[in-house]
Formats: sequence, structure tokens, C-alpha cells
Amino acid sequence: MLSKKTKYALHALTYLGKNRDQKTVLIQDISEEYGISHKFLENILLELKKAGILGSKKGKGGGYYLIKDPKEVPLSKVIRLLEGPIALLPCVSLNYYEPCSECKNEVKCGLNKVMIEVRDETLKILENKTLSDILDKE
Amino acid sequence: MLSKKTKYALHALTYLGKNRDQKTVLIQDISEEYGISHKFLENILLELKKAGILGSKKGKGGGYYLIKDPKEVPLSKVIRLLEGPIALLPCVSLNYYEPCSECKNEVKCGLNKVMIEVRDETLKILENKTLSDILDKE
DNA sequence: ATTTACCCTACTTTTTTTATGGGTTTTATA
DNA sequence: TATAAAACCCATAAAAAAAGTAGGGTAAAT
Repeated sequence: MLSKKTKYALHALTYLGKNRDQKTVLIQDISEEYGISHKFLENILLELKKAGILGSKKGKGGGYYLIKDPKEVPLSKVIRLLEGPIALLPCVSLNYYEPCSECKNEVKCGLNKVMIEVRDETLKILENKTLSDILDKE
Repeated sequence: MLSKKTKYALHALTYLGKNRDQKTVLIQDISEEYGISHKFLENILLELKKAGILGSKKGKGGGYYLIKDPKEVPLSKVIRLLEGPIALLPCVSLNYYEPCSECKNEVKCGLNKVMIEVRDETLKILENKTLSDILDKE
């Protein structure tokens, strides 16, 4: 299951996607829409900004806005950013690799090999689904 | 990522699968093989037994054994049992459904709809990969 | 009599998640 | 140029979950 942080990020992106006609959207607007704490959401939006998905403007009339085409925002990117690895085991993670302490020989580990396959097939799904798919269904 | 509990369950099943020629395998043997605490593993094996995947025999010469054909033990079953939902959001879980508190109208929620698709495609993967696939690669 | 799984309670430790608090900087506008 | 609005930044606290530990005992099989 995704953490609330990741879920909120996806909601926020959806909200920003729906309001692309506006120049900017306030944190406050999003936090009220979904009942998310303003401060918590602030951190999330900041991460999305640092990842190049959102832009922002300070001061009066400021706020956040979507900087990318929704088609160019795959779920895999958002999940990796807020949640961490997509792989089911650390020993098969592409971006967050760590060996498993209980594993004597990764090369001979059947679980490792199967989980690599699961990872690759899962990635196909999450790279294909984008923010655009969410917006289309709202 | 899977919890250690689920990972240990998969390792234990692999070990039992590799030793199907033996009548039974001791908890101790498995816990030593992977450096897992005996007590912790005990609970895991018990859950697998209650789910009908393992059988056990008490007393001298006793232990655990695989009761199912490895082909009949999909990853989805083990993960659901030890880890919980496979869905990424509670509102799209088949076995552990819960509404999302921040969601005003699930029927109109684009995130919900996309996550149903992700769930179905993920399930296809995890229902197709079985213990047998892990054993084949050891 | 011994071995082994089974069952139960409770507690600790560690890690992760979910926030909260207080101040700083930038910007528009009156 | 003062003021208010808004993002930005840093630190830390609170809550929940995961990962064990400890210790008892009971039941069944050899």
C-alpha cells in the first residue's frame, strides 16, 4: 500500500492538473479540498518541485503550478520520489539497492531472480500509467 | 517493499520446497539457514499452516512440510497472507477494502479508477508467479 | 521420557510515518 | 516603502507499525 504522503501527492497533482488554466494554485486550496494538513502538504509539494514536476511562485498571487505535461508524469516517478523503491525486495531495487542480510549468495537465490521479473513487469505498468490517465477519468 | 516477515515466509517456503524428499523439516533448520529468530519464524510457519500451505507433525521426527504443489502457491497468496493488501490504495483493495478519508466521491475519483487498473495488472503478475518459479531458479 | 510443534501474553526496541512549530525569503500591491 | 501574502526551510515531536525478545506453558508423537 502507498503511504498517505504518496497518495496526497497524487491527489495534489490531480488537483493541479485540473486547474492548469489558473496561473497558480495555493497550498491552502489543495489542503482544504482534501482535508490534508497545510504543513504536511507543503513538504510534499516541495519534493515534487525539487523533482521538476511542479513550479512555484512566492509572494502575493503566488502558488504552485504543474510544470510538466501530465502525460510526462508516470506513476513510477511519483511513487519512487515519495515512497521509495518499487521493487518488492531491496536486493532487486534498481534505484535503492541493498543486499538482503539473510541471503548467502544472491546469484544463486531463486527468490531474487523471480523478484527481478516481478519488478520489471510492475515497472511496465507504473511507467505506462500517468497523471494524464487520472485526469481523463475525473 | 515487502516486510521481513513476508520475505522470511518466502525463504521458508523455498527451503521446504527444496526438501520435499524429507518427510519433515525442523523450524530450527530453517531459522539457522537464514539466521532468522526461531520464535519469529514459528509464528510465520503457523500462519502458513493455517492458510493450508504447510502441514506439520508434532513430536520426535516431527516438523513442517509443504502440503501444496509449489505450482499451486502463487506469490499473491503468500503476500496477502503475511503482508496484507496488494492494491496500492485501501479504496481499491479486493480483500481489505476501506474508503479513503480524504475522498469525497469514490465514483468520480480518477485516482481510484487508475488504481483499479494497476491492481488488476499487478494481480496478473503475482498470481502467475508461484513457488515453483522460485524453486526452478535455485 | 524426550522431542517437537503449538499457543499465549506481554514487553522492548527500532524504524517509519505523520505530522507540528517557528522562523525566513520573496513578491505584489496599496 | 510598508504591508501582507505566500512559498521556503529547519528542526523536532508524536503516533503507529514492524521486528523482534522472553518466557511461560500444553499437546502429540516416538
